[in-house]
Parts: sequence; structure tokens; C-alpha cells
Amino acid sequence: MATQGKRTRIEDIRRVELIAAAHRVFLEHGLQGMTSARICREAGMSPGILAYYFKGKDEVLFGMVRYNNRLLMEDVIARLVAAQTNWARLEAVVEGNFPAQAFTRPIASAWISVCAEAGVNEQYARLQRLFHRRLRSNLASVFGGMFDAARLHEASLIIAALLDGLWLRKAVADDIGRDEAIILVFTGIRSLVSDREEKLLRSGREPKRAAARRRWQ
Amino acid sequence: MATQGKRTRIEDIRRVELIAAAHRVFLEHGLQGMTSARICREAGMSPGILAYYFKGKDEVLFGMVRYNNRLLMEDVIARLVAAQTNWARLEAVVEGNFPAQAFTRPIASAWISVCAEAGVNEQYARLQRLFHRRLRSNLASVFGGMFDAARLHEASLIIAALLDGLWLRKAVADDIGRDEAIILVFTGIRSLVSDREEKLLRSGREPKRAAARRRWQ
DNA sequence: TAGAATCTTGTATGAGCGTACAAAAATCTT
DNA sequence: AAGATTTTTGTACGCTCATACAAGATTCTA
Repeated sequence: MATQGKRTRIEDIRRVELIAAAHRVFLEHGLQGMTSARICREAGMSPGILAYYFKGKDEVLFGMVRYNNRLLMEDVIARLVAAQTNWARLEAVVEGNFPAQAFTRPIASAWISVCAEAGVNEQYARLQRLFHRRLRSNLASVFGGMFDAARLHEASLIIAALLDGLWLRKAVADDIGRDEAIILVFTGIRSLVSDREEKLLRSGREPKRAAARRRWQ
Repeated sequence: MATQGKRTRIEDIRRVELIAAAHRVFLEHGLQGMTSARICREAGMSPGILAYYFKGKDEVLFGMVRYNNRLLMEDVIARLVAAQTNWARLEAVVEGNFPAQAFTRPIASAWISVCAEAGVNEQYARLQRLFHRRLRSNLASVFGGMFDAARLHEASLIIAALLDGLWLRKAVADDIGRDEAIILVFTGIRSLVSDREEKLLRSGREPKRAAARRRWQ
């Protein structure tokens, strides 16, 4: 009881190491290939160590997904903070959904396997819904002053579907590069907004809402 | 050798029965839950029967995916044949991608799990690419006379991504119905084509290409 | 109907996996 | 430094599943 401080530190270190290792294994081998033994080997530890620091594999899994989402989000937040116009914020959100070195087939495939699991496991589904809500909130902060609720809803769903669909395509066919994907999304977005609206978004004269930045960090 | 005729018939019957059973199990339990034992039980046969009629589980799996794709395609083809205008053909293609009773969470989830597998297994990837090429070909037959190659490519990718993304969304969040999904796709499509082009598509005065119908049945 | 070919059953085998655990090693406490 | 506590290791158990196979049931043939 008195040694709680030290104990917690080591425990947290190991947990983070193992989750990071799990993340690397996940990106390389997918959800299927993410076996306990492989995670421990990747972390340079003994096979039984997982059971000591985690209640079960699920805990590692959820930790890993949270870890992954946090990495993605940090990137988006950094870009959002730097953005001056709503259009720049839009670019931040879209490009943040295609991390520079991460738009590869194995990673796309891994990500899709999480979505497949979410269809069955309600815990995963919650994490994914959280992710969707963030995207939606970010888009709302860009389009908020311009679209009414219905059109915002519609546009958010379409853009989100476009992003997800391109990741899925990457996993299945791998016939598309990161830059091309981003261009396609913006082709879609530009066709959804009028020229006048696009001009307004680029002007930077909209009230800058800090909501997207504040809420999720 | 002399009894080849009879033997082949029974064998084909059982194979079809088993593949249909596999399909039902797949739709209900996903790729993970599609176990040999469950397939046989669903078909009302003994657990060992799979090994008699198939080399391995993979053969059943590929057969099942082909079976599923054929079902989907037949629906699209029937609608394509009945269509009189290019716009009607477009509706056939889009609505064919959201079969009436099939846009449900478990089915979406099952379909996504196949895509996840395709990211790892090259055989699945081929089947999915075939599927994408069909969609692309169908869209080409609609937009062919109107778009140049580059714009056709772009539009096909965007529409395909939109379709896939909505299925993925269905699997993960299940916050969208079939009619809503179709409306969203058409909102996307209408924003991609000009009013003048939409009018042209609806007019039915384009040359009707039989290619899409002929090639895939 | 007897025998042969085909089909079906039920079970056994072995691999891969998550998890539990006893023992060993390392670290901390006094 | 000796003992207590925490951390790590390696292994073993139990489970699920695909696959193989021997034995039984059915259908065909002559």
C-alpha cells in the first residue's frame, strides 16, 4: 500500500510498452495476427507477461485502439491549431485522416479489420462511433456557420463515407495513393459546396470556433 | 468412370447446398463465426461432410463469396435490362448495391470482414477487385458518352468509395437506413454532375450500351 | 438380391490460441 | 545483508477449430 507510487509507475510503463508493441503488431499483421505471443515477442518480453499486466487480451486491444486514435487525433489537432481559414481547417481534417506514412495497404487492412470487429463487438463499435463523432464535430466547426443542420448532417455523412470508402479501397485493391485519395475527397467536397461557399471558406472571415480543438484534446 | 454422370450431379447438388448454407451462416455470424461445423449443421449434414466435397475450408469460402456476388449481380442485371434511360440505369446500379432486405448491420459487418480478409489474402482481393471492376464498368456504361476518361475514373472512384463507405458505416454505427443511404449516394452523384448533364442522363436519348449487361452474366 | 460403388456419419488428431500459475529473478525494505 | 515484495519467465492446461479417417448406411449394378 505504501509502495503504490513506484508500483504504479512500472506498471504504467509496461502497459504502455505492451500497447505500443501491440500497435506495431496490429499494423503489420492485422487484428487476426495480433496474438498474445507475438505482442510479447515484439515488446521483447516473455509470453506470459500479458496476463500479469492486463486482465485479458481485450483490454490490450481496446488500449491499442485508443492509442491509435490518439496518435491520429494529435496530428489533426496540431494542424487545426495552425489553420487560419475554414478551408485550411478542412484540409487539416481531411489530410489528418490520411497520415503521411500510414496510407498503406497493411495499415488500411488492419483498420478495416477493426471495423469488421466493431460490427460484432459493441465495445469496438463505441470506439468507432466516438471517432465518427469527432470527425463530424470537426466538419461542423468548418461548415457550421454556412450549412443548416440537415445539410450539415448530409455533408458529414457523405464526406465520412468517402474517407472510409477510400481506406477500404486501399485495403482491398491498393490502386490509389495518398495524394490521389486526398484529391478525390476534395473533388467530392468541392462538388458539394457552391463556388460562392468555397470562396467564403477560403476567406478566413468566418468566426473561428475553437470547439473542435478544445473538446477533444 | 462409367458412373461419372450421376456422381457429378450429386456432388454438384451437395456443393451448392453447402455453399448456400455457408452463405446463410456467413450472413448471420460473419467470417469469424463461419465454422465448418456450423455450416454442416446449417445444411443439415454431418460435421465431416465438408472435407468430402471440398479440398478445404478456403474452397467453401471462395465459393460462398462468388455465390454472394452472383446473387447481387443478378439483381443489378435484372434492373439494368428493365432500365430505359441512363439515369434509370444509374438507379439500377446504385440500388442494386443496396439490396432490399440486405442492408442490415450483421450483413454489412459480414461484408466488411470479407474486405478485411482481402487485405491479407490475395485470393479474396481478386474477387473484390472483380466486383469493383463490374461497378466501374456499369458506371462507364452510364457516363461513358458524357465524361472523358479522367473524369470517369474520378467519378467512379468517388461513387464506389461512397457506396463502400456507407456499408462500412452501417456495420460500425448502424445509424442509417437503406433509403437514406441511397438518397445520400444520389446527393453525392447529383453534385458531381451538372444540371445539364443530369437532364441528358434522364432524357434517354443516349445510345444504350448493352456492354454492362452482356459482359457479366 | 448380392456385391460394388458411392455417400454419410461420428470421432479422432493435431495445431494455434488465450490464460493460469508455479517457480525464478529482480527489486525494495528495514 | 536477509527477508519480503514485486516482476518476469517458462510452461501447461483447456478450448476451438480444420482436417483426416475408419466405419456404417445408402444407392447403384448385374
